Amino acid sequence: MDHTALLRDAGLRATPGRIALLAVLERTSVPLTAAEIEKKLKGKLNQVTVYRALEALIASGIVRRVNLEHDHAHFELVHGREHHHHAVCRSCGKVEDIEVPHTARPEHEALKRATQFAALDSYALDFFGTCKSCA
Amino acid sequence: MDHTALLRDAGLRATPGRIALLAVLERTSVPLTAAEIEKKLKGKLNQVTVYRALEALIASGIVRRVNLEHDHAHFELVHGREHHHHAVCRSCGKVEDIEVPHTARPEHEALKRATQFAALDSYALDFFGTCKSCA
DNA sequence: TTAGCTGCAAAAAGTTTGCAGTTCC
DNA sequence: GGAACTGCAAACTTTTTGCAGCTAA
Repeated sequence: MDHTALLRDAGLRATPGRIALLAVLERTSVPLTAAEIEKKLKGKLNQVTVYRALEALIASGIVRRVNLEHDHAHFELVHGREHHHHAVCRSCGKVEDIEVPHTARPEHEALKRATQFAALDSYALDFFGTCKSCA
Repeated sequence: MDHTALLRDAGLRATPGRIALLAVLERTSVPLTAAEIEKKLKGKLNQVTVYRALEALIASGIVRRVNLEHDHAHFELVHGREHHHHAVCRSCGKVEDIEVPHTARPEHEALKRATQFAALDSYALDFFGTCKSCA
């Protein structure tokens, strides 16, 4: 599905700025900050509009907000429903996507132990350490 | 180990404010924000000093910074070396600590797949959903 | 046409820094 | 006594909001 159709199916307008934003996220495999996205858009969308576009895309389930123990949020495309995780360098902040096979969905086990929760439908599993450049 | 000894062993001064801060974290099982900590300290330490104390405690491995897909960091005591996880309500932000048994430490498997990383020594596994009050 | 999108300016929220004074050891 | 800690004020960064103009459908 191309970006125009993706936006329209979500009830959003397929503006040049949003199409470019999706292209940026698709081109970059790791999660980006709002500032990084704006920079890569090179004036096609200002930072305020980037935030508003991301908000709309998150509400539509197209984009996911990721928190990686930094001071600012990162954003990535939700590719299908498949889960992927991140390795984060504590020294330089570099992020690498990793696939970790799961034998079982951990939400079910977690929900059994969370006495105050009615439902748990997603989880984040991120790893922290030192990248080869910083080692 | 009491809080005074804990601080001194880390090469930090055992001031009344820091002892009170550790007591607050110990009394509350879930991670707190800097603002929540300051409020519970009721004037014993102002917010700037709370940040600086947390910074020192994190550097000493006594406190851990936790990111829960909110706009601000949360802080919790590192109790022993045991890993615990969080269930986070997307609606009201409530956090519950949960224990999820692990058959294996996932860092090893993750490091094998992270081609650009020299070491991964910790991970965060947090769950998101709806709490019973918000359901 | 018109609801949705955009940019500018400004504000809000969270966190950090500079500096002068105080306190722990 | 001296390094560590603290508070105040101010700066800084990230994110949000108000409003007026623009544009996709």
